[in-house]
Amino acid sequence: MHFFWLSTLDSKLLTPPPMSKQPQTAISPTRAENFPEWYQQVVRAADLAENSDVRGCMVIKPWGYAIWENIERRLDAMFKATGHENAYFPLFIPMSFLEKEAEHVEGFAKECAVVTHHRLEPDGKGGLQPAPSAKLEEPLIVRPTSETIIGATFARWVQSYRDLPILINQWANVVRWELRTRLFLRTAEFLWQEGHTVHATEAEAREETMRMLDVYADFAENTMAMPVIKGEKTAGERFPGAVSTFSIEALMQDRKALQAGTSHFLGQNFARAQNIKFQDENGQEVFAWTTSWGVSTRLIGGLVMTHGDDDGLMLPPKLAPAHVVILPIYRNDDEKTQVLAFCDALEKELAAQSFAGEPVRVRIDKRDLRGGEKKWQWVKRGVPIRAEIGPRDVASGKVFYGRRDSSAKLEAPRAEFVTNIANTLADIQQSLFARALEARKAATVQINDLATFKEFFASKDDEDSEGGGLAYCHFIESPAMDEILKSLKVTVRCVPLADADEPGKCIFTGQPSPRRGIFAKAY
RNA sequence: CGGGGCGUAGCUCAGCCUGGCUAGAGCGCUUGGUUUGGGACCAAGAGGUCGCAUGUUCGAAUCAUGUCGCCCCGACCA
Repeated sequence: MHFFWLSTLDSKLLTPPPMSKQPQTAISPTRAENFPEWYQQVVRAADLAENSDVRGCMVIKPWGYAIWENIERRLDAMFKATGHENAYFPLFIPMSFLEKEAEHVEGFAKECAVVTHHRLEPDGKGGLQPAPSAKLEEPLIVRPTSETIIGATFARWVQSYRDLPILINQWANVVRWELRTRLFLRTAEFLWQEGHTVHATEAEAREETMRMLDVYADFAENTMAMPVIKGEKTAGERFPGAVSTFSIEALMQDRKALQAGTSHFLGQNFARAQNIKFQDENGQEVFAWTTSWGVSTRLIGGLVMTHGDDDGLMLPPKLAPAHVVILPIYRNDDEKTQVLAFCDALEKELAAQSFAGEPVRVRIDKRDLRGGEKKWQWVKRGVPIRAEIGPRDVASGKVFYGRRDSSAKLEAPRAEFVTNIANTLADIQQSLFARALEARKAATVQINDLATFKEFFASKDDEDSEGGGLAYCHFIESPAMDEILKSLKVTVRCVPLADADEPGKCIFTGQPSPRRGIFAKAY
């Protein structure tokens, strides 16, 4: 008996105190406390994705996938508007295809999944094994990117200059066998789009490369509300096999940079490797010029780290699966009938409005949950506007609502709320961008000497030092620079296109440098 | 592939050092009740071959050996 009491008491005493009933923030730890952990918690709390049974691969949950669908739909429209068509190419690529472009092999060989058999058989121990008799003549690799298989196809499609340009995009999954993975930011399998184009002239291909970079920047800033810097990658950071690589770079709230999209001018490298050639107007047989460009589900990670706060995700309205969530509040059946009638009508009125060229997306959450919990679920998921409708609002014909981008509680007559909805959403979209831009400005510096550079990046990210950020510096690529950067875990992000030439001296070697590059720690 | 850690309920973990009778907690879930402009409370309940294998022992979640898997830190990456 005594023994029982003791053990019961003990287990109670040793149990950690229950979570406080009203924590300050919906997500813990906060961004300031532990940013990487905060990121993981937001991805989970916002129902975006979870780890799967397959190492390094994620399950994208409905809310997260709905965001991806919105990204896909809007980007796809932009691709179509610039003359591209969608097609689909195989998941498997013959290994020999990868071998054709030397730099390309080197870049991807280390992280390829390889298919070697086409049949399983019992292993005699109750399990299965690849059947030795079913070994493939030539192994297939699971595409890490599709330049080679698409290039081989294009080689057949192109004979005359009249066949050009070819402007193709594919939405697909790719596999890169990454060792260290993080949901959305780096997973072994991810979803993306890859554009592949073929042109008759270098100028045209270069123009295409820049056009798509502009499309990405436009999308990032105007749809994702994520400010980006367009720039060219240095030789060291270039896509394997490309002549030049351009990217859009965003700065996250922890002051680390995220490459959010890339556009490559491939020159004639892949055309040569894959024999993409055509007869020009003069009857001459010449190699074509190609480009490729892509963005991935990584953008969702960027979204989280650009706009999220300590209460969870904060979605830019243009990508939010729901613009408005209506939360009915009632105590009894009488109120329920009235409130729900009001909510249903409100839903219809809102859905008849449009925002950014699409109908306003509304959900009513009728689940039988406590109001508080229900509200917080939607806060964490980042819905731009929550309308909380109770009997008082029904009686007064008003809508009580909260904006995710501010903690303000607002109230408006129903009709006004409805007619203003597009404006409110536009305002939220704008405020998210402005805030992110402000944060980037605050974290951006110009540095002209190595000592300051080292100090800037050596400072810890924790405490109040607010270490790191984006540094604009003069540089010339060199082994000396690489070594210093490596020791600081800093990378050259790009050489911004917007900046004018400004002669100076490389802060690493003192050599003359024509313009500045941006440096940052990166994802 | 180097260095460290962990596998116990759906989730987070306690118990293991010092083996012992019916293996625990919190959260979540189900049911009933009380609440209701707010992340509620009370009660009852479902849920575990303690990663797997072998060994030591009268007896293994606990000890030993092996094995598989996962996580963290390094070298590489959208």
